[in-house]
Amino acid sequence: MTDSVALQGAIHELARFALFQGLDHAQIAALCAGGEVRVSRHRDLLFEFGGKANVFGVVLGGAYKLSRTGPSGEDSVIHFSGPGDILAALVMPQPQPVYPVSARAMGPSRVLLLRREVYLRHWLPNPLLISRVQGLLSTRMTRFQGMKAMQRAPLSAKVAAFLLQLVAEDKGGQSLEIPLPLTRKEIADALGVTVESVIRVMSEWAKQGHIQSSDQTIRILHPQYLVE
Amino acid sequence: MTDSVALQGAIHELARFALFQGLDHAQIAALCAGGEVRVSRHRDLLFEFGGKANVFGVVLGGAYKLSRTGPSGEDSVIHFSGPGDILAALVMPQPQPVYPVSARAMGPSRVLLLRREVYLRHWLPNPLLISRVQGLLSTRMTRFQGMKAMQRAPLSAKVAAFLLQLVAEDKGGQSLEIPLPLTRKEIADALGVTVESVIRVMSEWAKQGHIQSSDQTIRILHPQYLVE
DNA sequence: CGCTCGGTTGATGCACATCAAAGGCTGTGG
DNA sequence: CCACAGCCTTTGATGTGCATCAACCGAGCG
Repeated sequence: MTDSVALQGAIHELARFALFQGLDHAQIAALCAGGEVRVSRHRDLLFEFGGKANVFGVVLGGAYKLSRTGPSGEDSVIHFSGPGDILAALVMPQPQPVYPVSARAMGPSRVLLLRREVYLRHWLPNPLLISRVQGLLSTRMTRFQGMKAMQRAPLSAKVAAFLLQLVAEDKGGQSLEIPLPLTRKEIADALGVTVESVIRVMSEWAKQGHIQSSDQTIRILHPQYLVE
Repeated sequence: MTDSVALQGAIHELARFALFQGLDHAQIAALCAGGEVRVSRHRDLLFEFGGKANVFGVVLGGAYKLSRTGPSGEDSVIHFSGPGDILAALVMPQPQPVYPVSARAMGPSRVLLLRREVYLRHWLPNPLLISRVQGLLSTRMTRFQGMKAMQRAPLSAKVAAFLLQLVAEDKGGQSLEIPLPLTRKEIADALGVTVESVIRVMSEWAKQGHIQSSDQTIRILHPQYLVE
């Protein structure tokens, strides 16, 4: 009996995620063999760019920020991973995998860490699961490409597109809320611009009542005209 | 006997790619069931962003440019796919897949097109093949992230990093050659900048003897100091 | 021979970076 | 309880890298 209580609980949580829909608890348990639940505090490092990738992860709660540090010191955010998202799965099949990004917790978070062999032995041979994994990667990649297509657009359009992307999953009626404790700096790092520029754009919108901030950001109007 | 002669030939070509290493011809033939070899001329459209994704592809020869058109008209290049690369595989598992980019031939090119069901029925259940597919996606994603990390760097560094990335697979000694018929405009679109800016940077290097162009680009010195 | 396409160069201007300074908030240790 | 150190946010002044606009040239091509 090596399974911890935390792992048992995690299996029940996993069953709620789209990733594991259609799999029964026995199957999920097999996919989590040897798993360990890691609890992170704000800004804790989960793994580091270039480090030997022995484990991959499934986010249980909170969020993790995936980033790389550029040549001029400051770092650029690649992706924000919330509950149900997978981390570092793509590099697992490689013979000597290293993490392609650094992962850091944003606020208190929890992640289920699984050994590389589990991916090779149990995840890869499961077509249903793999199609779900590729689905997650596909949306991540599509989002990436969407931002790249906006590179030439003015900054305000980039910020608008970025914020709308984050609330895209929540459909909701009028007032949308971003499910992450985002700072202006993180938005800036995600867009490859400076904090000051982001602040100038956003505080202008706040003045006009388009958005409202109080540790979270709530959108009030639908300035999708900004995207166009 | 529905297999065309072209398909039979394509199977032998595929066997050379890293994607299919370790698979025998019978297995490869099964993975290519119902495949069709498509021959493209320069700038021919293979598939279009947003179109219904019934087929995916494996590039046999030449190259294809994957791009999206931004909000302000002009388009941004996401990726260049050479021989052995796969196209649109990631979206195949989705219920109603659409192409996430447009694909256009760069010079005369050939691609093996396969139906979506073949991916679902034969590719997904093959762990070895899937791990190779994820490897290709992983390098594509890593390259993407590398460019994103350089967003804040000066233009010259971006161009240098981009060119070095393209020759990264060819190891070679001193003078490296880019295996694509790249125009300055395509470089500019890939970097999200204007043609003129790219030209100013590159013709400066040409003057200093760092590079040499004649429909292809050949690197002579190693300005990796530019990356730093 | 007119056409399009790729490359090149120069002049001008703007959007954003950079630098500087200050205030609020949180946690931490004396 | 206070002092201090980070972190986040904000605002203003100044500068600059690159976009934009406008030409021109050479080569391939029907």
